This record gives sequence, structure tokens and C-alpha cells, in this order.
Amino acid sequence: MKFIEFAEICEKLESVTSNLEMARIISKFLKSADNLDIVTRFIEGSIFPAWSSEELGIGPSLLYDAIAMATGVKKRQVKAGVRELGDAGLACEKLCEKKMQRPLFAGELTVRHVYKSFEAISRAGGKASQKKKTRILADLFGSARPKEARYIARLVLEELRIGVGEGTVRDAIAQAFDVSKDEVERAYMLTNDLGLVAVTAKKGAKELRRLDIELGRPVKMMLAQVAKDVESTIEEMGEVALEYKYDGARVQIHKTNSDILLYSRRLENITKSLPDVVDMLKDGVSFKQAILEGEVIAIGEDGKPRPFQDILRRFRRKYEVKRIAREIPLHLSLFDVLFLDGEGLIHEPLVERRRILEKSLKKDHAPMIEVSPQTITSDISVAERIYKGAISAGHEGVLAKNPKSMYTPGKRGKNWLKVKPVAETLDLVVVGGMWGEGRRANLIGSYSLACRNPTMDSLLDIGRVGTGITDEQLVELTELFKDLVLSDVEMDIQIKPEIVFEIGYEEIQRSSNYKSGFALRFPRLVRVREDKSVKDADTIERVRELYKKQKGQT
DNA sequence: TTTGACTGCCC
DNA sequence: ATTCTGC
DNA sequence: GCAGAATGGGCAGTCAAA
Repeated sequence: MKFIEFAEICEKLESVTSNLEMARIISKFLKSADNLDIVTRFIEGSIFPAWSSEELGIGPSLLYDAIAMATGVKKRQVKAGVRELGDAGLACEKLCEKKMQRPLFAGELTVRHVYKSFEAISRAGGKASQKKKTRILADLFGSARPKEARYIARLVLEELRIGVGEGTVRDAIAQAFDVSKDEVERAYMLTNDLGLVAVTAKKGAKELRRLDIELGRPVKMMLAQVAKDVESTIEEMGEVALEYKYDGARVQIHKTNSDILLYSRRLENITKSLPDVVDMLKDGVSFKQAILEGEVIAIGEDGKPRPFQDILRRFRRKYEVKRIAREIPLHLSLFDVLFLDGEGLIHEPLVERRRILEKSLKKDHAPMIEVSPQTITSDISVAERIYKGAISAGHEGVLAKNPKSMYTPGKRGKNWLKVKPVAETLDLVVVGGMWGEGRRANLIGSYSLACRNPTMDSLLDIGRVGTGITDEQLVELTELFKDLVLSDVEMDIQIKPEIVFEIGYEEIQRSSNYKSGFALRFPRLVRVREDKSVKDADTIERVRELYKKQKGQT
């Protein structure tokens, strides 16, 4: 299949807003496509399947290098284009139109050729590999028409920005090959590869049904939706199964006898980084063949949870794994079982899965591993007590699960609800901004923030904020700050400190990235403090106190 | 040999 | 992760 | 209510520049 056909479909989809219409267009396209697996992933904006360890190793910076190389302009001009158009693909397209003469002998670019180039980019490693990667990519741009270049650039960043995601492609596959949406969804959740699902669906519904959970192939993880408080979860479900929400990292465990594999939420194989977790599972789990799920957490000697940053030091580590494992020992709290001795359990209700899970650990298992404590209740006061207990023990909050619900892989539904305390807020001074991309093109898409240092009468930066802003506000704020711009270089804007934002956050963290020495976790704009000026903004002392208090009690 | 930008992925 | 938005 | 698209801090690994 020619790549231009793919690019033209993308362009058409970009102008359509109706999901039904998008699915119709894609289904027609998939019906006629060869290289169906590749095309299916491409249309959804991914290159390799989620479980694959392949990755390009190209982000915005190297992409801009490649565009510059292909079109013979300076990198800063590429950046200027991205700044102006709010999109690397559009910038690339424009530069290709202007600067580049497509060689006459160049053949038509095919989907296959583009994919092969991506594979080659992925394979490149070692000395001078960045040059090699950018050269391969620049060559692609060299033989691409401008419109093709637009979508190659976006594919590289895995951001097609055409309004198409998994859901749309799932519906399109069902429509294209005349199988039910549910069956497509089921197959996808269990295999994590829309390409494979499309190819199998094309063979027929019978083949599609044959795709199933397999040990060694991670299942998409079920996710929780936010609830406003504990009471509302009981109103929603009647009876809830309550568990602590730990500040850790999700892991899925695939066990075949003594063979243990660990997967992260993005389905990365993280087995090698967590040998201590593997060992506690080897020794502690009685099941021979199973898929289990849990949360790994770091707990200090005092029994209190350690900062999330400590857990991050263990993840994806390749070197000095053992030494850091001793330094930051992990605990594993198991909360689900999806598969046992050849049988899938995802259709079993939570209570039944839980009943099975409780038999998973041997009597003499290591103390580092547990089945996550759970309470089933419909009593609001009991639930509140558990929630308060979670908070005072230093955890994030609770999960309230519907005891009757099955495990729905990849879904963020209302059968699992998470409850966390309402965010704290700080009043911080806006000292800068960054131009946005996509629908935030030509608007300030995020803002840099600072707190006051009253002793020096100066400002200390403490991070940025880019969410919690409505589209309407984005426009208003960009207008508001227009007169306060001190400098505007590439994507970065410096702003005269005058405006104060009230910023919500989950936690104050130590940070070496900001002069204040602190940063906010999950910052969001709550409101513009029109009643406050710079002198009323929060101070570094207050930040320090809040940080201490938070460590003291959590 | 050291430093720092970049990338991908945890939350 | 959080949040907003169009369907 | 869902799916998609904006955006956050911070860690390890990789590679290139200093």
C-alpha cells in the first residue's frame, strides 16, 4: 500500500469530528489495506505493539534535527515552524513544500518502506547511532511528499492528532470484518496488539474468539475512576470492597512454575529490575501457573511508605540492581488474580477472584509480600474509618471496588473508584510560559510558577502548570499575559511577575530542577487570584513548612 | 572522563 | 498522573 | 460517560559534547 493513501485517510479523518463517521472511514480503509497489521497500528498512532520492547529513540529534538537535515534549514527554523503552527507535522510539511525538491527518480513511498525505516531506526544503537537515526528519518522525508512528511513526523512522535485512538479503531475493525465490537475489544484487551486483532478478525469471528490470555503476554490493566468521596462510592455500588490506594507502581505477574515475569502498567517487561520481587514470588506463591496483579511499594524501617521517587529509582534499573534493591527494599501487595492453571478468571466476580487470591500465598511466605487487606462494607462510617486509616498511615487514599464486578482489562470504569483527599493549594506567581501545541497552538499552553523569597525580595521557581485550564481561559490568559511578556524565544516566554495563580497539587516534592528546591506533584490551575498581587503570593517558608508537615504525618 | 540533553515511562 | 471537551 | 488530547514532576539509560 502506498503511504500517500494512508496520509490522505489521515487528512480526511482530521476534518471529521463524528466518531461514527471516523469509524466508517477507517473500516473502509482497513478492508482494502494490505500490511494490515502495520496500517492498523499506524492509524491509531502507534508503531510497534505495546508489549514489544522496540522503540525509536527519537523525540522532538532528534525529529527537528532530521527535518532540518532533510530540508536544509537550521534547527531553529524548524522550531520556529513548530511554534507557529503548533505541530511538528505541519511544520515539517511546510518546510518540505518550500525548501525541498523531491528527487524525480524517487519512487512512491509505501507503508511497508516507512515501517522498515522505523525498524531500522529502532535497531540503531551505540556510537553515532543518533546520527544514523536522524539520517534514516531524513531520507524518509527526502522521498516523501509534503503531506506524507506531515504524518511521518507525527508518527515518529506517536501523536497523530487526528482524533483516532484505540476505541475508534476497535469499532472500525468490527465494522470492516463484520465481527462484533465486543469480540474485537476482548481480543484487544487480551493481546494488546490492534494489528494482530485486525489481521485475525479478517480471518473470521471464529479465529478472533480463539485469541486468549496467554502466560507471558501481559493483559491490559483495569483502571480506577476518580470519585469525590467515600460516601458517593457506596451510593454508587451499594456494597464496596475497600482497599488502600498505595503510592507505588502497578505490576502484573506471570508465573509458570519457577519462571516469573513482571510487567508494568505500560506492559513493559520489568522483571530484570526487580529481582527481589521475583524471589519473594518464587518462594511465596503456591500457584503453579497464574497471572496476579499488585502494587509494589517502598516501606521505610519505621513502617511508613517512602516517597514515590524512591520506587522510581528501582524501576527500569539495569545497573547496580542488587545494591539499590538492598537500599530500597520493595513490598508487594497483591490484589487480583486473572488466570490460574489454564483458566482465565477475568469473568469471575471480584469476590470470587479474591477468594482464590487468598489461597495464593504459602503459609511461610516472605513478610515483604501480602494479599492486600480488603474490607467489604456498605456502612458509610466503616468506610470513612478505613479511608481515614489509609490517610493517616501515609497512603494516597482508598480504592472502592464493586464486589460483583468482573475484571475488565484496559477499562477505566465505575466498578473501580479511587478516593483521594481534595488537593491542597498554593498561591504562586506566574513568571513564564510555553507556547502550546495542537489545539493550544498560538496560545500559551503552560505556565512557570514561583514562590516568594521574602528575605531576598526575590522569586524562586517551583514548577509549571498546564492542566485545569479551560479552552476559554487559555485564550483569555494568553491575551492577559500579552502585555507582560519580557522575552519570547523559541517555545519559551518570560513573563513579568504580576499575576497570581491558585495551584492545586497532591504533594510537595524535593527537586533539584527548581531554585526553590521543591516541586509540586500533579499541579493544576484552580483559579486566577485576581484579588492577589505578587506580594500576597505564598513564600518559600510556607512551602517548606507544608513539606515538613506532609512528611511528618504521612 | 565527566556532564548534560534527550528519551521513555513511572506516577 | 489531572483536567477539559465533543459526541 | 467515554475517548481523545492537552498538560505536570522525576527517575534510569543512552549518547554526544565538553
